[in-house]
Amino acid sequence: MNNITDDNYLKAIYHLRYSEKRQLVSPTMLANELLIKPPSVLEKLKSLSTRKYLTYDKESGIILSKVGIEIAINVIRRHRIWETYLHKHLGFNWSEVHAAAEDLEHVRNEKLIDKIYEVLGNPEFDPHGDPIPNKQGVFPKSDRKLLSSSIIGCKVIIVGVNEHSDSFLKYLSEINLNLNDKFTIQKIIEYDGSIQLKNRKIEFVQISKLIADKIMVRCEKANCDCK
Amino acid sequence: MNNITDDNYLKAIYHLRYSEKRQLVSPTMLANELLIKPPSVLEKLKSLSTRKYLTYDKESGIILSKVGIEIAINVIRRHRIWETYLHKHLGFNWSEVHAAAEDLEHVRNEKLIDKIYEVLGNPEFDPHGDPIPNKQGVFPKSDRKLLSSSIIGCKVIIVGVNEHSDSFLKYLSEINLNLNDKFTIQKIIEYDGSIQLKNRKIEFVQISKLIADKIMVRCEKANCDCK
DNA sequence: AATATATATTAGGTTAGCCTAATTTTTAAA
DNA sequence: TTTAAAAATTAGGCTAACCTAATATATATT
Repeated sequence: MNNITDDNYLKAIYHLRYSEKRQLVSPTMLANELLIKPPSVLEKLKSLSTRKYLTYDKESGIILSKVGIEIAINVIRRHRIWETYLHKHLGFNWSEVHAAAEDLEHVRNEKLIDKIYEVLGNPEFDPHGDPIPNKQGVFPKSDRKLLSSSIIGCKVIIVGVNEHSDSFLKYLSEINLNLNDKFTIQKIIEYDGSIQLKNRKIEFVQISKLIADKIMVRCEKANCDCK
Repeated sequence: MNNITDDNYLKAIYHLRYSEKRQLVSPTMLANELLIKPPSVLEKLKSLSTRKYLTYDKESGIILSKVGIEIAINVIRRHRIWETYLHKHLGFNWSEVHAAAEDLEHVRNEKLIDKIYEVLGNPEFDPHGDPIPNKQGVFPKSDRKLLSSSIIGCKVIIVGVNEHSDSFLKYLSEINLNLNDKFTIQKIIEYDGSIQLKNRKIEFVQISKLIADKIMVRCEKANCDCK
C-alpha cells in the first residue's frame, strides 16, 4: 500500500512499452497515460532512476530495469488476479471489475494474493482475457490474435479485449459478444473491413473494423488458412 | 483509497473515544495512538475541523461531528468485514487477519464491501468478537462482559478479545482458548484474581487477571449470579 | 532553409503530512 | 505556592507529488 505512486508509474511504463509495444517511451507519453503534466513526470523519473528502477535519456527514452519490470509485473499480476476473483467469486461483471482492482492491486499482502490465486486455481487469464503472470512473473503463452486478422471461415473463440473502457465493454455486451463465445466468420466487407459473425445463438452480428481491432480471438478451425 | 490519512485519524479518534471510552480525547493521546508527534496532529486537526469532521478545543478535547462518526464507523465496518472474510473464506487465522485488513479497509468500493458482507451472510461479529456495524452504521447488541468479572460456576462462552496483538492472540491459541469455546469457571484465586477454567476437552487451564481482563465472554448459565 | 509546432527541461510555487526546537500553558507535586 | 513535569502551541523545515510559465530543443512543414 505504501508506494502507490511508484507502482503506478512503473505499471504505466510497462504498459506503454510491452502492451502498447512502443519502442521508445517518452516523458510526454507517460504524462498522458498518467493524466499528469510532463514536468511532474521528469521529476519522478529522477527519483525512480536513482533508485535503479529505470534509466532515462532522450535518445532511448524510459527503460525499466530488471527490478522495475519485476515490480510492474507484480502490480499487473495483483490487478488481474483481483479482477478474476471479483468476477468469479463475487459476481462483478466485465465493466465493474477494473475500478475495484485499481485499488486492490496496491495491497501488498503476499499471503492474501497467494491465497486468492490458489482459490481461483492459478488462473492464466483474467475476465478480459489478459494473461496473468505466475508467481515467478512468467506470462502464460497463448495463440491469440486480432479478430480483425481473421478470414472467412475461421471458427474463432473470443479470448480477450484490448480496451477496457466501460462504453466498449457495454457495447460488446449489448451485441452479445462475450468472453469465450465461439463464432464463425461469415463475411468480411472488403471496403471497410467490417466483419459478420454468427453462431447457434446469434444468427447475425456485424462489427466494424475499429471494434474488431480490439478483440482478441483464437481460431479453432483445423488447418485454417488464417495461420 | 484516497483519504487514507483522514480515515486513520477519524478511526483513531473514534477508537479512543468509544472503544477505550476516554471522556476526553487530547492531541497527545491521538499522537500516541497514531505513532506520530503532537504538532502533526494539531495541524491535521485544523484541516479536519475546517471540513467539519470534528471540533477541538482544550476544554472538551477532540469531538467527532456526526459526519466524522459516520466515516469512522464506515472504516471500522470495512475493516471488520474484511477480517471476517479473510478468516472465513481465505483461511487466515486470528493473528494474520488484522494486518491485511488494515490496508483493505481503505478500499472504498461500495459494491465490493456490500458483496462480501452479503456473501458472509451479514455477520454481526468479526473473528475477534468485535461487533460489525450494519450498513446504517448500527452496531449489534450483545451481553458480553469481561471474563475477569465472572464468578465461580459461570458457564461462559468466549465471544471476543480486547487486544489484537500477535503475542496475545498466539498465547491464547497456545493454551487452547478460541473464540466460541465454552468453559466453566472452576476457581478464582482471590489473591491475584487468576481464573481456572475447564471444559470437556480441556481439563484445566489457568489464566492471570491480566489476561482475563482482555477476554470478553457471555455467561450462559441460567439465572447466574454473575448478572 | 525558415518558420511553426511539439517536446523536453528548468525554475519556481503549492499542498499535505511529518518533524524538531522553542515557547507557553496546565497540571501535579513538593 | 513555588517548582517541576507534562501537554499544547507556534515557528520553521523537509519531502513527495503535483502544477504553471518560461526556455530550449527537436521535428515538421511550407
